[in-house]
Amino acid sequence: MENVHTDFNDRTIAYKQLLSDFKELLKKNNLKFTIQREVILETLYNSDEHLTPEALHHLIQEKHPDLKTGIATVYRTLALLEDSNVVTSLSFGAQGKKYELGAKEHHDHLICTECGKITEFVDEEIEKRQHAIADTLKFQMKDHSMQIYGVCYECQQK
Amino acid sequence: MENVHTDFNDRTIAYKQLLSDFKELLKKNNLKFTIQREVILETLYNSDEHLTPEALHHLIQEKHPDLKTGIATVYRTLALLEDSNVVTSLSFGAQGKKYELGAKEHHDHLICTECGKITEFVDEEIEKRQHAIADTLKFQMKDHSMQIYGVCYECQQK
DNA sequence: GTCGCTGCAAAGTCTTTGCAGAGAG
DNA sequence: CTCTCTGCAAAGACTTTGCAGCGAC
Repeated sequence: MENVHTDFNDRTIAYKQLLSDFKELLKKNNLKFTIQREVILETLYNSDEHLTPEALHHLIQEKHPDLKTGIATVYRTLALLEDSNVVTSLSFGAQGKKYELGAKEHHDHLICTECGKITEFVDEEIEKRQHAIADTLKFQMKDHSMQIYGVCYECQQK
Repeated sequence: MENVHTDFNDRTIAYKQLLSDFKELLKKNNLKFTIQREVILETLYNSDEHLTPEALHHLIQEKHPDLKTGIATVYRTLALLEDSNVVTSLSFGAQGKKYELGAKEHHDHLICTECGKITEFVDEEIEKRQHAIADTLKFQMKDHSMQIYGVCYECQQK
């Protein structure tokens, strides 16, 4: 494992870093740091899911009912974050676009088509092969996503 | 005896097979085999691209101007084909869903985030690892999809 | 104070649906 | 003949945009 951080408090430290990077990014582009933008970043960070704009908006309304954050702001902020490569959007086949923070450790997904459960995994061998393939095809790799669809152990029992 | 095909004339044979499978599928579900459905399947088969519903509709209108195929029929047929696992859809970047025939040999995708071009590849090693991972996690693998995002060679030149 | 930002609602896009006539089985 | 399909247009769903007031700097 090449993870040299302590697990303890890792999450908070990473968030502070992320937040300050974000502030700097805003400053560089003459953009303003607003509560809404912070809440959106924070909510993305605290979610282990890949969120649709709508789901994200809903989460924010639940946690911050005082802030009447509009869906339009969520869209606008997500577009901003995506342009800045802070988040990436992916699709899980079915429908719609889902967003996740790009800063988190990379992982792939096993998706149960019965119960919808998502299990994450990382495989070094696959990561290596992906880089090798991208190199061969002279492709400058930025990110990747992989999903394995099937039936999880629990659902097989049924 | 599965997958014992010759390479010779494989493409045509495969299309005939695909077509007859499709007819059987329709029959099983009390659905009708119409010109529109055939043309859509054929166009998908003959395209090396991943097509958006709109692009597919456009192609069909060009090749079969006599048949005034409506966009609604394209959507309806694509939904049918996707439900039946004849085609799979892929979403990427900015906006839109693209479809491709699932019956072709399995492959993964390199997606250029600049120009949207999709390049296909197959890697045995990755396929093997995926099966190994699914086995380890007692996951009954049905399908998978993998996308590598980045910048293609042409776009890097700019 | 100056601009950029926000919420709202209206306007766009893309996709789906209702319907009456056309066509496959 | 029956019942599904189709094209058309209208309706929906999801995103983006215009605007006037608000708020970060």
